[in-house]
Amino acid sequence: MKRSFYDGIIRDLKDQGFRLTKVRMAIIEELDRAKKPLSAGELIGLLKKRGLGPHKTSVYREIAFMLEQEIINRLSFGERQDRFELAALEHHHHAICKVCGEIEDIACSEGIRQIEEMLGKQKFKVSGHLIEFFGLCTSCQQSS
Amino acid sequence: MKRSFYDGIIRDLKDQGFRLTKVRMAIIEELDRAKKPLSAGELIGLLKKRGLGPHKTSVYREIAFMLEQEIINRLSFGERQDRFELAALEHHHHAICKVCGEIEDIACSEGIRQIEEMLGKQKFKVSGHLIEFFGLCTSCQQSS
DNA sequence: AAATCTAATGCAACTAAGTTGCGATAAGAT
DNA sequence: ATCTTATCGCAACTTAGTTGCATTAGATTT
Repeated sequence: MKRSFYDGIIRDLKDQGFRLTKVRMAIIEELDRAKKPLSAGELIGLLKKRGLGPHKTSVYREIAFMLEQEIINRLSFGERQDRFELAALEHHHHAICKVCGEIEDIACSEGIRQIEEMLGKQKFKVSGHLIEFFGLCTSCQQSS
Repeated sequence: MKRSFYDGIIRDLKDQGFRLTKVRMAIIEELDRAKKPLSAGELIGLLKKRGLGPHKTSVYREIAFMLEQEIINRLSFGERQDRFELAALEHHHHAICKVCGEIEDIACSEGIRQIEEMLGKQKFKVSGHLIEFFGLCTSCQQSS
């Protein structure tokens, strides 16, 4: 619990009368350490490894709370489960290796903004997008 | 059952010894008529309306079969359910209205190909992508 | 340090989407 | 008409997530 952006989150929570529970802090830490979006199931596993053993209900409720507080964002990679990452990160997309699951961040580019502009001209008001690339990362290309 | 691309599908199925059941044909028709990706649940509803009342297991198995035969493609809009559309359509993306659910097709553009090329240079071999835009369609903008 | 307030938790039971095994049915070739 | 086997229906199961309710525990107040 040392990183700078934690401070802002903690202050906001305290100001609104929310509590700094072990699980709440641990989820933020794990999402930060993972450096990739985690599913609820993965989070439950990581928390268990730490000795915290929250009930899955609590984890799902904590996720819902953090979404509401805009501490995290919900993503979908077309799996049946949702994934979550810290909202403090700059807006970006992902390149997901279909073999090892490695996830690389990709900046949101000019090309995507162009498409949205084009949609705007067609009178569709874009408020969000879901953009993920799938394929083979460098190391999985070599080993196959 | 009049459209041209149906013929190719039917021929391919017969050639491989698969059968042209009512449900199989009806699913293709409904996906064609809908002009937008349908979920398994929606398909079951539409089939029921037609008087066919296949068990959900059969519908899921038919979907799995059609995916294997590459008659349909699986898509995800970040819902908990999958959606399916006819593979005969040209590769494209979607603009989904968050209010009325209206789905508009969008051609896959140069901007996206540029991103993939950039990833290629970074040694990530792209084999697919998931690209959907969310927002408000023309008529829902007016009524709000 | 104890009392207090209520945010957060645990549990059981439930839902929705999809899957599996298996015996019964029916498409369509002979 | 018969036969082969693709397809179907049912029951039971799985996975991801949700809800109601009684209990516990942060953090503030006394």
